[in-house]
Amino acid sequence: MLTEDHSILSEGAEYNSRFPVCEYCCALPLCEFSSGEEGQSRHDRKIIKRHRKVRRGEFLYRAGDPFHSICAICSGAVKTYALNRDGSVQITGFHIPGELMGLNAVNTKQHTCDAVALENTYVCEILYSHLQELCDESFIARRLILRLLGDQIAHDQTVLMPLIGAKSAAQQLAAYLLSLLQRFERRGLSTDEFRLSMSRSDIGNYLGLAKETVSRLFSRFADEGLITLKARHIHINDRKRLALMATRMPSV
Amino acid sequence: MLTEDHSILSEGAEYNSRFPVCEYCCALPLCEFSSGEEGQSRHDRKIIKRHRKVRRGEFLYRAGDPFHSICAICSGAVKTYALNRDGSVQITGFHIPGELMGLNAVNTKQHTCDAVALENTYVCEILYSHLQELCDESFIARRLILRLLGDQIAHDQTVLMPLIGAKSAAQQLAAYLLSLLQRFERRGLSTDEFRLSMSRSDIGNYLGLAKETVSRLFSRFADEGLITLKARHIHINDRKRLALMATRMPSV
DNA sequence: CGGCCTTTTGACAGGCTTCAAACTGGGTGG
DNA sequence: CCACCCAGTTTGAAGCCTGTCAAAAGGCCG
Repeated sequence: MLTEDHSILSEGAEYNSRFPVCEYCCALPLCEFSSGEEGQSRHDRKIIKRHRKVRRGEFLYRAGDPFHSICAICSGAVKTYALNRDGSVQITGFHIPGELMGLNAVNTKQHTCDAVALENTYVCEILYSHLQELCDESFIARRLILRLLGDQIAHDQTVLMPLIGAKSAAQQLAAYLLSLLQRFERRGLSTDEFRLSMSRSDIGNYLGLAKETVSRLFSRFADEGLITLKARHIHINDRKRLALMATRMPSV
Repeated sequence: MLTEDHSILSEGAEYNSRFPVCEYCCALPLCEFSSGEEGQSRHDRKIIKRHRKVRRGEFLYRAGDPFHSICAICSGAVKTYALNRDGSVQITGFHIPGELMGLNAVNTKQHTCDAVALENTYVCEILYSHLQELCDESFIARRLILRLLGDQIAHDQTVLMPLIGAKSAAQQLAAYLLSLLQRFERRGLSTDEFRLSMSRSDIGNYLGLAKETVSRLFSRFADEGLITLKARHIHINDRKRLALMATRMPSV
């Protein structure tokens, strides 16, 4: 499971030397902590394996794999999906830089879905068992991991809830775009625009819409001046109207 | 915020004396722990306020309230909802005995939604700050709370995901009923049947369907022999077919 | 530049929402 | 105890939205 080239990475301030998103990463406090920042003595445990490269189409992990670490995305994008009994795919989420993946497996000790890179992606792997042990030794580590888990619970709810109650396809897509935008902004990755790494098909599968409907809605949103699309790059022109659309029926 | 009648409740084995669901409650390990079971010395902190009664229609907490404790439901049922800007209601979840509520607020320190009892309900309140302090003192408490948070993350995902990707209303409602059934069974509350405490309206709001559609689907499911309805009591006759319906388009 | 996959756009059928009205069941007061 | 009442539920009819099928256009990579 674990490869041999785990770099210990207590290399001090290098933690944010390569990826701009590090500054806003969920795992930043852990990173700093295990790098011996903030007056802490250095821990020579392998907590974080840094900057593993995952090529477009490759798996971070697969359903059934033993869970050993949570992943923080440095750059790129990842989708997770599960297979239904009939073999059809159900996409369970998209994950962008600065976010954590795999926390839903901390108790089952087994991953419950496949995670595949939508583009060339770098991730940091945080060994959960060592993190747990650290909790026994350090007050700060305890508070960090409690906060991490609490944030994940809040994140899941805020991301998923707006999508469930949506009454029209437009409402759903608007909610989805806004949710993505907010997540990109929160991670310090540009305002008002971002790259749509996932295909129309993926979006449709995730939202329960036909890919054609997604495409049509993108065109309509663009016609109405809400967004500007260039290939897979999207610019949000009028987030207020988009927000209205996300909570109201378009015809009301 | 906290009322004065907090019972310390280190009253030993009384923890499961009143509600059958206690045996399968998420909070059972905490209950036992704070009752001094399993060879632990008793803790005279007020960790759990037991069996608070909340009448039908009353609030457990409201959006904006300071967060101080998580709630374990002993009996009854609770719905949570948020208000959109336009004043419309979005139901964010239903909660049944044995489940925890409020964990999504552990970091924000403020509740983000209203929680109202759908019927007369009893809850145990677990003071989060004291739980956190216990983590600093006890290895067992540490593992307990990590497991609690991990379970909540997994729970949120497994409950919400099947509902998002559903392509038809029937698929969505079937997924909803199965999800509820599994939750009731997991808590030791009967197999194959349970009480639908929430109205058709509530279900529709939650799933993004019109209440009429929900009602029609219930009738159709009953006609097809999938379920039997008596007022708000539902019996699942054919969970296999229901499960098929939850993952496949009905016409395929 | 060619091939392939993704995206876009069109037409049609079916499902869902809306509006409307009748019905049921649980709770209240006489 | 019973009639009443009201909220919640059921059922019907019509129109719009969205899924499906199909074909053309665009983008990406070799």
